[in-house]
Amino acid sequence: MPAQRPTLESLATELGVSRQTVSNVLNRPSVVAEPTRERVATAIRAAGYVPSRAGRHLRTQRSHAIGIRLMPNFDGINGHIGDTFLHELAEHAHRSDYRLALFAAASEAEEIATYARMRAANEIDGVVLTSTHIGDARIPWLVRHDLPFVSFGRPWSRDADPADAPHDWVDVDGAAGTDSVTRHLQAHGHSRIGYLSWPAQPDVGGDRLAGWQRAMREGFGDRDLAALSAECADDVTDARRAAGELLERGVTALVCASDTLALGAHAAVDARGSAAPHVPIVGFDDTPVARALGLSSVAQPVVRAARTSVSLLVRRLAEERPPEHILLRPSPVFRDSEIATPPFPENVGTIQEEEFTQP
Amino acid sequence: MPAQRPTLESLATELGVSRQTVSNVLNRPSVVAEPTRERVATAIRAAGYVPSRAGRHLRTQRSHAIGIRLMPNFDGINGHIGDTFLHELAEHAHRSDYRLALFAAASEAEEIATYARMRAANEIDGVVLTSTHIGDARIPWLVRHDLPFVSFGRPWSRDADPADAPHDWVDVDGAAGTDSVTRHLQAHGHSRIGYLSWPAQPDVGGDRLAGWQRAMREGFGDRDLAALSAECADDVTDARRAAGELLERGVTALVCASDTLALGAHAAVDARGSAAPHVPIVGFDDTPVARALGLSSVAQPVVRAARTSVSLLVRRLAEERPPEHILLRPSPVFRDSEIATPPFPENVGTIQEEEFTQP
DNA sequence: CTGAAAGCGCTTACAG
DNA sequence: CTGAAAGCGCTTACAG
Repeated sequence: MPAQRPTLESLATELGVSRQTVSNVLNRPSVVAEPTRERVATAIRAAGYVPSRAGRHLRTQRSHAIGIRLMPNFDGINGHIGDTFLHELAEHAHRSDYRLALFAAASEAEEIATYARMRAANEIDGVVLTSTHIGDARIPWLVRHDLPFVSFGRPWSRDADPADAPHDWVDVDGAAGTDSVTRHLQAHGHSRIGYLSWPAQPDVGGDRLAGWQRAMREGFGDRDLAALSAECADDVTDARRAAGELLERGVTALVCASDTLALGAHAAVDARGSAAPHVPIVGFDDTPVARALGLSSVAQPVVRAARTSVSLLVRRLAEERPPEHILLRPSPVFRDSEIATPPFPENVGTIQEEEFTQP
Repeated sequence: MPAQRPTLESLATELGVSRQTVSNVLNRPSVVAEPTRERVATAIRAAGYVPSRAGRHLRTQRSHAIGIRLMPNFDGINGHIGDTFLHELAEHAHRSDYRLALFAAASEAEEIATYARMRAANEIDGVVLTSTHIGDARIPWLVRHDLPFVSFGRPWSRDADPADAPHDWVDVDGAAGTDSVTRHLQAHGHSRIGYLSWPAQPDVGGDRLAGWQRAMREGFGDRDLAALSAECADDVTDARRAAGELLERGVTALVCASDTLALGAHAAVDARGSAAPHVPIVGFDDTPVARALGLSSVAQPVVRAARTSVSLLVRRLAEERPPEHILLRPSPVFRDSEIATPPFPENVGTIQEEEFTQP
């Protein structure tokens, strides 16, 4: 290791060429004569030279950094998803020579304030948004201030079609997941299939609920639909209470909006004792808890979502083009022995991901 | 929002002062006459001016960024700790005007290669290390290449005393945690207290094991110590097997090196049926799973650890000083009703953190 | 206390 | 194809 970090200047002097030639070898190699290119490239490698990020940043006005807020993970049960997403995001961003500038924020307002500051300091080129929700103030802010971004999550809104969103987004088709597991349970002979829901909003919770509703309507018409579902907070204790009520109403299987709810449902079923009939439960997110406890669940293609997010954002930073919207299909994982036999063999064990683009 | 981002230059021209004065107002306000300072400060605020990070970086040769590898979270049960740590790290780094440059790496070698590249590009000022272990190649590399860092985790080594480490570290006193819960179980009348261990290495696993050993020796001498402990991988299934063996050997309570192991132990106890005597189990890390299932555990002061890590590193970047070593005390959380009554009231429910510095 | 100057390391037109 | 020049935005001695 040389005491002094090599620079374009020092390398050029050493090689008897101009700074510019060294820079060209790195940035526009085709413009340099092959013998020169090779001689310089070898010297660069030998010196372990890596261009200073600061110099490039100042000159090009591009930080090559992407802002990302680390969402506080209160319950932690669903934390793994965010974890994996972040991990893949970091890996793929690096592969495209982008850095992740991670920050924490206590509220959405603070998150926006951070974007404003980072933007003013020319500190980030773009943003990855997670946990989009109804009334999301971040999206209009980013659009208005012309800070490029991609969101993991549709732009939920009562009025507008997400396909009209003026920005790139990637999301997982939650309705397809709950629809698919509900049909799977139907194929296993269940008709009174309950649904444990978050307070229904026209966003992630409503989407997952809609899948179950669709499958139930197609299977049996509108009969009993309201009586078969219950709302509760994303909390084990409250879910246990709500699941208990559904069990009393005679449900024979339960689909849940999250693994946290499934955990509560599991406790409610356990509480009835081993003499009571078995009630299959399916959660959502396929968290480590579900895996550890052998609960069935619906796995999100998180890795794929992260990669797609990075590539959409990186492409947006490179070229002007119309926004793209990508919806990924989740895959059910059946661990409950009663329903593990595959009436739909294609759904079991393998990760399936389909996407469609709405340009 | 002005179309053009304001600069030191544009602000100075507008105000009829020199660039330097504007810079001084931000960086050395005491050197500017009060009326000027106030006039300039007001204009800065009004313009929403934030100094360009690139300019400062290039000029000062400080990126104000801290490198941190996002550890892959394979099992996910313990993920919450890393999550919380990262969150607090981000928050406190920002408060000191430092950014977190997050990256992923598939191996320790790749992690080191990333440090090398980031260092060559002058991209980071320092590093936060997590998951230190025996034979950790990162520490000597960072020391040798003079890249400032703090580690969350002692520098484990067979020979050396961590107090002699030539770098700052923060760690949690695992032995104090297992020692304390073992004594708590003793105070509740247990003498055959088993221990479920990771393969014993002189690092985190060995540290936690040592606490149990110490409490058992002081309580009952060396009797049976080997027979009361079992080793297993950090895996629910293997833990269940190992816990089953210990139960057959007649243990009446179980202390575990992690919540994952505690989950396995829980399953082993459950498998004996509700007629069998109750066996209290204590895990380690107080993960969301433990909370959701009502398992007792030992909570690490993660928030404190993250804050301390940032402040040690930030201080090291500001001034030359001898390395500091800070050991934080974890706090037992007893959720098992049989042992929840406090023979040691100070250990229950409240977060206790003590630290001592070894300069 | 204030202002003119230098220079951090890079890339990108531009002239040869 | 190669090299001399300009300039991105900032901070820090230094002269007044």
